[in-house]
Amino acid sequence: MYASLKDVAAHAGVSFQTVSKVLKGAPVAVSDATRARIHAAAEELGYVPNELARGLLRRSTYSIGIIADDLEDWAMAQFVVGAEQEARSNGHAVMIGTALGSDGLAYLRQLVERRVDGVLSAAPRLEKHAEIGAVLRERIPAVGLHHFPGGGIPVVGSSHSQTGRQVATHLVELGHRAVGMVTGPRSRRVVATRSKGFRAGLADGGVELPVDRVVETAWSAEGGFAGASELLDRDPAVSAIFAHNDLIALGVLSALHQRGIRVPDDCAVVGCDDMPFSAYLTPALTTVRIPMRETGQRAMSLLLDRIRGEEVESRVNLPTELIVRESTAGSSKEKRKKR
Amino acid sequence: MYASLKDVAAHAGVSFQTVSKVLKGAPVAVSDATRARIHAAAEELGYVPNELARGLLRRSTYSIGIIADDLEDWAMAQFVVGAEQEARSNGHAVMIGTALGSDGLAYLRQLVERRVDGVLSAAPRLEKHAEIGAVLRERIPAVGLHHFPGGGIPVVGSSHSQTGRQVATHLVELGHRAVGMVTGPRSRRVVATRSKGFRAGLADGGVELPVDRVVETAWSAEGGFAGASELLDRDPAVSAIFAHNDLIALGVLSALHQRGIRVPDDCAVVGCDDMPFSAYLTPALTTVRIPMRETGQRAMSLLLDRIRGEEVESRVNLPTELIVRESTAGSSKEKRKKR
DNA sequence: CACCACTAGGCGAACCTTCGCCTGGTCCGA
DNA sequence: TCGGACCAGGCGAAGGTTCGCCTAGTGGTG
Repeated sequence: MYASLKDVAAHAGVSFQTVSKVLKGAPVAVSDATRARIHAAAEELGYVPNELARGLLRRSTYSIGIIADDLEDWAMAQFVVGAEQEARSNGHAVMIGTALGSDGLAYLRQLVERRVDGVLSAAPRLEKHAEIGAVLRERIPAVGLHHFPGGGIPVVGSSHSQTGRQVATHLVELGHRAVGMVTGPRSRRVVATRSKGFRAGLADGGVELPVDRVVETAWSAEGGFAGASELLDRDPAVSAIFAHNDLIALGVLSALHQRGIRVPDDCAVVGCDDMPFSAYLTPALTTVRIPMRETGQRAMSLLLDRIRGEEVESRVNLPTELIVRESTAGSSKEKRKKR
Repeated sequence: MYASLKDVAAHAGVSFQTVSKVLKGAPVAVSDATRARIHAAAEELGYVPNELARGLLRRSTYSIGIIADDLEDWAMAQFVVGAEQEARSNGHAVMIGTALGSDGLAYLRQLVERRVDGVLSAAPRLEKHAEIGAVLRERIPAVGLHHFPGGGIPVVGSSHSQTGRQVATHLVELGHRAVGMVTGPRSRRVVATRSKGFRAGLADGGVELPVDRVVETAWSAEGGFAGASELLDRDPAVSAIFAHNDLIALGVLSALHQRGIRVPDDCAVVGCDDMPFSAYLTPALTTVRIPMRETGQRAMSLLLDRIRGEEVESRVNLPTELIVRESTAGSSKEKRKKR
């Protein structure tokens, strides 16, 4: 099917080693005529080098494995795109697999069998998976978007507690005191950290967050709707709700609307992630921008450094930014500010 | 770094060929004691077979390349996830790359160098790229989510004209006559086809769609906002707007709200794709569900069939489904129906 | 005329597997 | 005691590259 160096060599009447050298431009003494013949033969046969054979010899494949757990999540997709682009601009190919739970180990094994040079983990669902953590720590250079049990794997991301704090400070400044929160699944570390930061930020402003004003739900609009409904059943008087991402926030807005609670006049809402639609919700959503694309890029770049044997930081934090829009607009008189 | 068969063999005191046979469970006559020694040695050295060497010999890598052009687009991500899962449950690994425009050819070359068994294209941006089409047609088994110039590559997807028709029929039934449309980039084939179907469906109901009630924009909420604004400037009397996807529809809703036009009372809105937030917009969005995940799965399954040398259909169509929600609710009296 | 340097390539080995075929020893029966 | 059958593995080649080192021929120089 594919022409090999030997085929090209036979066509050009030289040895395949010579073809190899000529085609990759090595400094080898070959007459111009032969050189031309070789190139012509390669062209004619449609020769494409075989990276498998190269990799075998070189003992490095110039490829990176990415473990994702939910490409449908916009934030994750951003991360992956950033990482993939960084890898490819450095000549590395990328293998991506979605590891849903326990098959993560099987996928990881596949990556090792294919001898990827390194692994990037964008799968928070695996953050409790000790076995995967061990493999990544001991057998192969890795970088994560999240921690693994036992540590030892550099993490690139943003400070979730900082994020929580930013939101809390904003709400405190607006004078809110009856504050609620709709979180993602509590088993996720980001949820715990973000909550903690939020709580601490509120405390700094003298505001308390009782546990019954915190509801846990899934990372979805549906979850946000259900979560906010429950929160409002428990305490109809909340004047501000922090949703752990924009999709949840969207559901929260929907629940509030259904009950005739006006945003921001009766209740303010803050999301997280600054998803591409958030500026166009009604009302436009106040949120925290987390630079996921850049995070992916940095993570990959760190991983490539590690593969090259350089010393790298064990933790990189990228700053997040609070983006204030209508859903918390203090006076509710401000007009829509785009993005 | 990695232990090879030879290392294991040395450790167990047998030839590496014997190790190979034992470890992969080939029917070879080996005493139980030796067998145990080999397994122990493999375990101790952490032996993991080298797929590169296998692939070299086998002349097939059990891997598929996916060309994507926008993983941040939810629909594409769905497709990719479906495809990836199907591939992996068939023992194939997946390499994913984002080809933004002209580097598509470079990426494709990378895939060929790595000797992927086939290529799946989920990059509508490349649908005019004749060179890539030619490579995919002649050199390597491929399947696409979209056409390529010159054809010859099986396509799996949904009928876009059918989608347009479904929406048109719905609007006609509701009695709308002043209908507008906000489309994605006209250069995209899906846009042309969907528009054509929509126009035809309207015509069947005796409704015309003048060109000045069609606005072209980007696949984003921002685009939808701008597009709807322009549409309303041109003709404030439109009573229904078909947006080419839900993100655009979201922008359209925003623009309508800004002008104080009530939905659905004053103007109905229909989107497309049934994105996960659409049921929770205010009002909940009527849309067309396109089974992208299933499409990805079918596309991959078709590709795998092709790789096995089976004859496959050149076109697979998966049905779409109109999902009626509040944004077109006829009487506007109906209550929210979830999903 | 002998020696050297240079030109134009060739050779062998190594990377890790797989696979078909071969071999040396043991045991059994006639 | 000889021949055959079976047990327990070994051997060689192949797949496509790369890389260091080797060599046959030619022309020049002292």
